[in-house]
Amino acid sequence: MTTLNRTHKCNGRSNCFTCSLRSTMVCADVSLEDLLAFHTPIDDLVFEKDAIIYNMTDRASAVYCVRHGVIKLVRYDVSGNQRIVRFLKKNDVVALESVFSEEQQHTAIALTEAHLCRIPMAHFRQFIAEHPALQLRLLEKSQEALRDADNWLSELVSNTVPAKVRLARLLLQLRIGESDRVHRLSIADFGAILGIAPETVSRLLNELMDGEILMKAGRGPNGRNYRADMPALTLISQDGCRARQTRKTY
Amino acid sequence: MTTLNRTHKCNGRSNCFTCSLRSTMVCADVSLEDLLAFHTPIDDLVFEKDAIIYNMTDRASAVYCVRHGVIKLVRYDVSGNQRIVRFLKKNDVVALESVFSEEQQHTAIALTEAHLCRIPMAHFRQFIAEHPALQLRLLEKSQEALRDADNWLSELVSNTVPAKVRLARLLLQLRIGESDRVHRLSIADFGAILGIAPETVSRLLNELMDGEILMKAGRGPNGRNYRADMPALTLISQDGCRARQTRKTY
DNA sequence: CGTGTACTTGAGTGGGCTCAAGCAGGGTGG
DNA sequence: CCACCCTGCTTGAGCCCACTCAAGTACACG
Repeated sequence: MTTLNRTHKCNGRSNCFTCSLRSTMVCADVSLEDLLAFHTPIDDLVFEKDAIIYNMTDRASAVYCVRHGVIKLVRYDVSGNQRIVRFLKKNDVVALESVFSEEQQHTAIALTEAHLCRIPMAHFRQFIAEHPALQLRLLEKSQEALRDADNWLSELVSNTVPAKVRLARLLLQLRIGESDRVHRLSIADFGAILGIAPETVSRLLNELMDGEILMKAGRGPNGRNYRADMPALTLISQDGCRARQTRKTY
Repeated sequence: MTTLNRTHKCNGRSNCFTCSLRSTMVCADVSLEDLLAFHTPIDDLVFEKDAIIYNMTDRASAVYCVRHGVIKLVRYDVSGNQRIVRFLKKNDVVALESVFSEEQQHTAIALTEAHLCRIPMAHFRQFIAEHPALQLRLLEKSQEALRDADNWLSELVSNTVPAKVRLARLLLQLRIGESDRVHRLSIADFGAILGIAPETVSRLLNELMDGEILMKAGRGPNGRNYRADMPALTLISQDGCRARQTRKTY
């Protein structure tokens, strides 16, 4: 088998002093003096696309901050199917649950090349114990994740809503900024999010492309993407009507 | 005029001194002196079954602690279908997200008679600001909710898993303690959780009852319930027979 | 005893699944 | 440069689970 997805390298220690995210990041409330005094061995890791950051079966040993790229959190059900539970991007905290539990809830995999700061668990616990303001920030992050999860649940995976509508909603969520660009995941990933077979995803995407609502656009700054007709997508995403509207093209 | 689902009454001010939950509750880290000094107007509310605690469209104004009963958090999709997102029970905190956002994420409805302590938002904010230990506890609660949501997502709503298996999993989650009793929700609620039509739920439940895996048991201490053959249910819940042939086994 | 709500049951349909084969593109090595 | 694979995507055929619509039954409650 090919290189077992364990492809990551260590850029050495993170330089918190020059980190452009320090003011917006989790650690915003930690002073530089504290950081220095702490002498924390924070590693700066680079994971390439599809690399596994940690596995569900591993014992929790660290918390990660995303500095660049996109991460997916997945679970495998008894029959081995992958299910994507959430995305994490710049400024998000990965594996926060391991502060309270030894067991990891998910497997984390890089969707694009990703840069992470790794903070060993013991240090992280001491960190938050000594910096109350950090706790509130983490609580906010956690609530944010919870809101995402609820959205995901109620909008994306309801089988009561036709797959095409859900796909449109997902594409809207994958929009890059305010542009007409949308992240182009793999067919399998789309399926793992929506809980539908990859073949169905392929058919639906092609249907959208036939209607010129979606067009393949080359590789952008962050991976492959689509160019989309946002108004049209929005229209489809709101289609809650149960009346059949099979646009048969003769 | 009929009281439109707004059926709740106020038992007056909560008496935190005699509250049996004080040591395990959110406020465990708040001293009695603080509580007294704070002079917080914490109302003690009783909601009857099916009463709406707050609505998604309401502006967030308070946080609630569940002292007794079970609450469901629901969302309505564009076509008006109800979707149950999570349950909350004794010791859980309701509407915590409104600490950070004015908008409510869900509508909260009592599934059984429920007793809640209502803490006005402004007071709650001050509360957590003054009690750092409380923040950590809330963070833990939040992470717990997140774990529940992830479980829900990956085990209960995957349309890739047959409805019968998902129903069995749900029934196992509704188990009362370590007994052979299981909470008996309404057919519609089962459907709103699993994302399937109520007719299908009815058929599946009857199928289980024909196989004597499930039996209607009268009203228990907390509402209607079933008596279930737990080993048999467990067996069904692990049924991965729909696994795909081409799927590479991890 | 009627009326409403919750649940049951049947018939027919269709969306999305499975299985299977074909295609397209990007490496890699000769 | 082509031949080869390998992986990801496409496309078709047939099937089945769960849906919809619709009518019937059980039970609670005034």
